[in-house]
Amino acid sequence: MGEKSIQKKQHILDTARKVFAEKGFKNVTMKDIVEACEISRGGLYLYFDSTEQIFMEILTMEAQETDDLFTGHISEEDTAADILMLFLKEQKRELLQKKDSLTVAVYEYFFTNGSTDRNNMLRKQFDAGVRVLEKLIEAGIASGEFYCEDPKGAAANIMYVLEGMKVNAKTFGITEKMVDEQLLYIMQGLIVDV
Amino acid sequence: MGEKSIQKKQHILDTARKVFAEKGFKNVTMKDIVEACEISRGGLYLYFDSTEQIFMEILTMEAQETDDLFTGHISEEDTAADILMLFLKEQKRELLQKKDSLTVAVYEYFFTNGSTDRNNMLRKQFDAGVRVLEKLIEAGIASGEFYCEDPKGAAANIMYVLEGMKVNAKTFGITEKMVDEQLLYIMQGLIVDV
Amino acid sequence: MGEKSIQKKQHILDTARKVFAEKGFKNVTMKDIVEACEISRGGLYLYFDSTEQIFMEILTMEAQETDDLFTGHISEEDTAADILMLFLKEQKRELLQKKDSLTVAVYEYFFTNGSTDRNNMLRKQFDAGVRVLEKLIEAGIASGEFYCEDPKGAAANIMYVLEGMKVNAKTFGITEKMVDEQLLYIMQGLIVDV
Amino acid sequence: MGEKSIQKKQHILDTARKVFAEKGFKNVTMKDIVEACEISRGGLYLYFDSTEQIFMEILTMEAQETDDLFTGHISEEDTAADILMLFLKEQKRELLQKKDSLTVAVYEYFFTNGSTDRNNMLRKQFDAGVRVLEKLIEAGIASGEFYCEDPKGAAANIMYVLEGMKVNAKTFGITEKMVDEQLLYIMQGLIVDV
DNA sequence: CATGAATGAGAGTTCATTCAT
DNA sequence: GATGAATGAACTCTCATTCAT
Repeated sequence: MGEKSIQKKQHILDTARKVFAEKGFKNVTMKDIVEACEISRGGLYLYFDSTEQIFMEILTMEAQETDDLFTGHISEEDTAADILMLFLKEQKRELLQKKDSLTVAVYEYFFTNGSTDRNNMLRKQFDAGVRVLEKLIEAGIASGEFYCEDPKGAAANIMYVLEGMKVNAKTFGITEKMVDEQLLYIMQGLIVDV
Repeated sequence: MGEKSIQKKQHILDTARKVFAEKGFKNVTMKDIVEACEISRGGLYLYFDSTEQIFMEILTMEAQETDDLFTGHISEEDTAADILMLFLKEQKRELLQKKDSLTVAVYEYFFTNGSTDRNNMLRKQFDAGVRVLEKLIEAGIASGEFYCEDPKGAAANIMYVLEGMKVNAKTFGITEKMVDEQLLYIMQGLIVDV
Repeated sequence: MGEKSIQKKQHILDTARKVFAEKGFKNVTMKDIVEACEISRGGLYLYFDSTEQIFMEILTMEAQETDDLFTGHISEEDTAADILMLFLKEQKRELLQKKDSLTVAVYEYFFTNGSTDRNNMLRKQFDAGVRVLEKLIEAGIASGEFYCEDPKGAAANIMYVLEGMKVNAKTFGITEKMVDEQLLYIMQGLIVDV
Repeated sequence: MGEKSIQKKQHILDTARKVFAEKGFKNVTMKDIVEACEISRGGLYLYFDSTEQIFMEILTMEAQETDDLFTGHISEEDTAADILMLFLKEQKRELLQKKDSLTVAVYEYFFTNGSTDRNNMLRKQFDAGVRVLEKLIEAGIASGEFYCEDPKGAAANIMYVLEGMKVNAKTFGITEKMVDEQLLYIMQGLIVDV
């Protein structure tokens, strides 16, 4: 596959991403993607065999970018509380974002295609989130910022709440106020003397 | 609609419920339901126009039953902690239940058909859950069982966590151990002197 | 399946038979049959799943009719030579028939789908032909009409020749003269004092 | 066309021959040949326009080789019976050969593309076979080896039988025993005092 | 000459929906 | 009311063929 083909493949993935973001996973057909990409019916099949395959490649791309994000914006001087706030703020942004979100598509995909083994991409991301938060909370405890008797439980609690808010956002909508209130509740549970 | 028709309609709803529990919402066709019910293709259309309509009627039935459950098993002598434990136990049971669960179908349905208005059934149930838990926590505080500075936040926290665990259970599986750990974390956050 | 459906199924089989006779097996698509039958695309699938299935049902019908033919026109007074002549005449008629012959379709089908087991329909027909001819030749020997040291070999020889002429007829054509000459050769090899 | 091109064309023909031997004629697509030859899609079209054309060129090659075979292995001292045996043995070998045989492809091709005119390659080969056998039988009669009242009929009989066995072999299988029995029957019909 | 990406026609198949009985 | 045959739209997928490079 030449340079041009790689670009075209990327173009398909980028365009398909928008389609999945708009319509979820189940409602997307190869035809939808063909039309969105403005390529020929057969052309798409040169690169991908199914919506599943396209979607998995998109998710792989996303995962890469997410990893980058996770480790990205943290400066050395930030305190644990700062970092946690940053993290929650980012999650809030994603949560309330209406457009360009793959959330629904991801859920639809994994409802049907998910497995319970360790390689499940969602599980990996969830577990990674818990680990990072646990470390962060422990760091906050060490620095005297946080008080918490069960850092792992607290970390998991945050991740479950985020997941719960995410799915609520997509099924019946969630207001910024509701998110803020819950995030505040979480922070207050951790921070000493607030 | 005669007595016989009502029975037939009920039979369709009961059978369709199994189909939705097994296949989710998006994967179910009118044909699937016709075949499961062993009625004629045209016959189904006498009662329902679409899978959406059938599903909504099933949900309405369920909601009625859920309401009964919520207010059901509580005895006057139970303490707030007892009732909370009971509630969480019931939620845990539903969470880990593999068969006969409409969870996936419900999510799939509301991803596409959900609205953000107040009439959204999921929102109603969520809000009702928060309210009940809030009352319960306040009762526990009054009785000296619980300590909590933000009963509403705590109530919402529990509901979000349950939602998060529910969706995780359906996308990558969740173990009983994970559920127990988080429920314990929640209880310990509330109960005085544990 | 009601009376009407059976008629429709029969109509499809009859029409499809013409299509196979005209185009062979491999060149026939479900679409061809749909168009020949003047039914809807989906309509055909109510009765049949594939051209293979349709073709097999046609062959089963034919086999039934062929069996009837085989045992049909023989009168008690006919001599062995008469019967053999009758049989060869019938075969000749079929051989030279251009229209309405499934020969090509049958060959094409069995080239790909034929198995070597005993249930192969062609094998059954061939073996049955050999058996009948063998009996006939033995009867002719007993009545003094025929002379033959190896009735089974002679019977097989006739069947192979017929098969050979059949395939030649379909690949490069065969003239009536050529058929007559070979049938005469065969008869002369059997008949005493001709 | 340069030396290199001729080699490439030959490579295509050789490879395509294997494909046709394996899959018959109708089941072979230009894509199949491209993939088997490991050349580019466009590359194939530089040399050939269709599977028909490729197949015809393969057949032309084969015909040349067959002619060579026919006149090849005969030594001056062989008797007519020896030569006939040799010929039948060779035919038997081809008959029972499972791999590398174009038989099915040839039949499939000529069912659709065959004409009844004198230039039909199969007819030429058949007629040539009859002529050679006729000469051979006459030579055998002259040498006192054979007895036969109708050499031409006998020759045609042999060719038809071979054709019949060939097609049977491909549609429902034929055993070596069956071939041997029929070839013995044929020889015994010719040879004096056996 | 050679490549292989791209096109688009066409076959297979499934289902929501209708309608005569 | 009830049936189930029939329709036709929509989707999947495959290839012959072309063409810019």
